[in-house]
Amino acid sequence: MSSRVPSMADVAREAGVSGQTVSRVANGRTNVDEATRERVLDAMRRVGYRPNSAARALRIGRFRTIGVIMAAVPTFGNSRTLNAIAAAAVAESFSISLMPLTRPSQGEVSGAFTRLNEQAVDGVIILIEQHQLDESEIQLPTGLPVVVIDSSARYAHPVVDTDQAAGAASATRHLLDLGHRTVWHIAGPPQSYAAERRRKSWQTTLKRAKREVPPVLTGDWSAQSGYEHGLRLAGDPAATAIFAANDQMALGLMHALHEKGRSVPADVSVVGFDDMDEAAYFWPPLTTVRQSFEAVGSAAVAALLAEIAGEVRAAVSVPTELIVRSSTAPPN
Amino acid sequence: MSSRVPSMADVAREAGVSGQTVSRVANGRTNVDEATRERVLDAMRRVGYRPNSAARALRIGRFRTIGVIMAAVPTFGNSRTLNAIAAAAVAESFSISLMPLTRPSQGEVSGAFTRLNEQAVDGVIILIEQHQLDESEIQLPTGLPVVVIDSSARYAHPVVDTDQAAGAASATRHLLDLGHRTVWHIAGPPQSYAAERRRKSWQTTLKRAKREVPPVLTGDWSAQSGYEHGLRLAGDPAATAIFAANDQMALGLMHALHEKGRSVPADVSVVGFDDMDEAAYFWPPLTTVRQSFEAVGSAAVAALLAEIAGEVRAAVSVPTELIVRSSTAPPN
DNA sequence: CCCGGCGATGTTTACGTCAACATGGACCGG
DNA sequence: CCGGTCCATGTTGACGTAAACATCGCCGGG
Repeated sequence: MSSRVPSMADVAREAGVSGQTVSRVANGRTNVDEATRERVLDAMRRVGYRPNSAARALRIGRFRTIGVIMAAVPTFGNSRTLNAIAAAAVAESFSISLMPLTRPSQGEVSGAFTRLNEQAVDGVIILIEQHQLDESEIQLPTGLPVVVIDSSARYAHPVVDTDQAAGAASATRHLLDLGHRTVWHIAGPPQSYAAERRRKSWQTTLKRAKREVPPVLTGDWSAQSGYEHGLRLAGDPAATAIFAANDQMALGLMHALHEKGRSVPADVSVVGFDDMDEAAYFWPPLTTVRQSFEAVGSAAVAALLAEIAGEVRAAVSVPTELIVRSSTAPPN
Repeated sequence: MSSRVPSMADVAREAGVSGQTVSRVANGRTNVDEATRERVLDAMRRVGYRPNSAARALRIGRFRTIGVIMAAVPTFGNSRTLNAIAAAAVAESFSISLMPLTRPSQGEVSGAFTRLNEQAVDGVIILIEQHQLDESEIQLPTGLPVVVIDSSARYAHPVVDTDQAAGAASATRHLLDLGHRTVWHIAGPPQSYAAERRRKSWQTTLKRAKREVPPVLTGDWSAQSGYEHGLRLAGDPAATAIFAANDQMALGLMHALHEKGRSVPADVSVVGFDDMDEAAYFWPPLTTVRQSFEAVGSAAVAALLAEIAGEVRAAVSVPTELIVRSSTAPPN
């Protein structure tokens, strides 16, 4: 038993044809006689042939692979987006190469860099909160197609993202429509462009409605940070409506309110953002802004493939939907 | 400006050396004169050289890439495990190629198959609940190193997993030690080997303690399923201690208990499994079994790399830790 | 009956890299 | 001062594939 993996030449010998004919069969070309094709396919099965993707990539000059640069800590949303990207890529028979960002501060070549410094992907989707990156730190090879999700717009690349502004506005307006005088906001971390846009949209919505804008409370997406702000807000009877920039912070917030004896939604209304699977089972079920990570992921892949093909695409903005459950009510 | 990407030959011409010397520099060989090395590195920078990983893979016969076969729906645990795998792989300068399983029932070549049918990875980590797979459906190429996480042990591959049995036993014993007469169990789906092992261990622990074993309630990991079983359990005053096979089901369960006016932990004690980030912020904070997805991921990579290198490794079992919070108390 | 054209198949070559072998000069011990 | 050794560097070829071009036989129109 030879230790070498079988190549086209082995199949060709087995089937009694030339290597080129094997190649044609492997690539589904039409100009092959049906009987010959069968013979070749049969030979492939017999010798256990699997095409060598490295040789193919070398010959063609394309890798049929897209890289995804991700932060090392998987947030709920990023996981789902990654999955959508993977599904969309597979549908186009592209592979996904994961490029986790290791220590961002580690000036050394590390993480995503290692792979970006070699030809191995046809394009890259950046799925990190851009502000996390020192501009000098991520040096993308020129000419490499790139699509950015959740962008700071610092880079001149196509951007695909949820319509953060519309989502935050719908949450804020929902609370105002219920009769609350104003809406407090627990924002995401300042490095996040998504957090920034939600915060600005909340602010704008309040100003348009001529309401007072309470001071911004800044969290870090974690339930922990929502909890901490909640402990303070519980002491302020004026805070009757709170919009948390994601569901996890809303969870921590509600936890603090319960602890302090403030009832949700009787005393305080809470709205989240994301609509994670668990949100409907929080206590009480959370009113939140649903965003479609699936749509973002597949739009990003579509935009990247278009860019690889040399086309130009406009930025994509994916709509949100307000899901009203039981954590919001008119003030008493 | 030529549209071709620069190759070693271009660098060699620029630096006035042979291609082989460029190769030596690129691979960090020591037997190159320091002055020459500098000259080559400089030339690389000038022409914007990036090694072609396809050509290298073709020449070497290895891809420095490991494939991860994952279910399309990202569960909380899988996401974290994937991330740990990616981090560990990058540390060994291996790439991760994601192979999402599309429709499992789709007899057609699809999803992971497409890529498994070509040489593109040096090994594979299977990160799906094995029972989901019809055995005939996943046909791994012979000779391809494989490591299985959460295995049904149907396949003869090294297995890396959390010590499910010990974790479930510690949860069950904790509840018995508090003074509960017996412990109810909301199990994961029957296709999951992890769920099966937790259920069996719960059963064994009860039998050893000579307690009555209540009928098993079977969920599907979702908060929804925990909620549904919770609605029924709330009506049974004998059910004072419940062990849910994951945190999400525990969340749904507690939600149902609240709705039915049963207090946690005064009336009913609840234990989960996983210790997801949010668990400490549930209401009440959830007592649960923490498992280290990070340890599982890095152990899987280590085992796979060993297998690729031709070594043999024993199965790895990663320990768990019981985290006691406020959802458990002695019966009243 | 011949020739043009077309479809099936074969032959040659190049993609970028690196192992193996070759070369040639410097240095060292006897 | 000579043979041997070692180190830096160069030359050749092969990895598996598919594009480009070549060949061959058949069919139909004039």
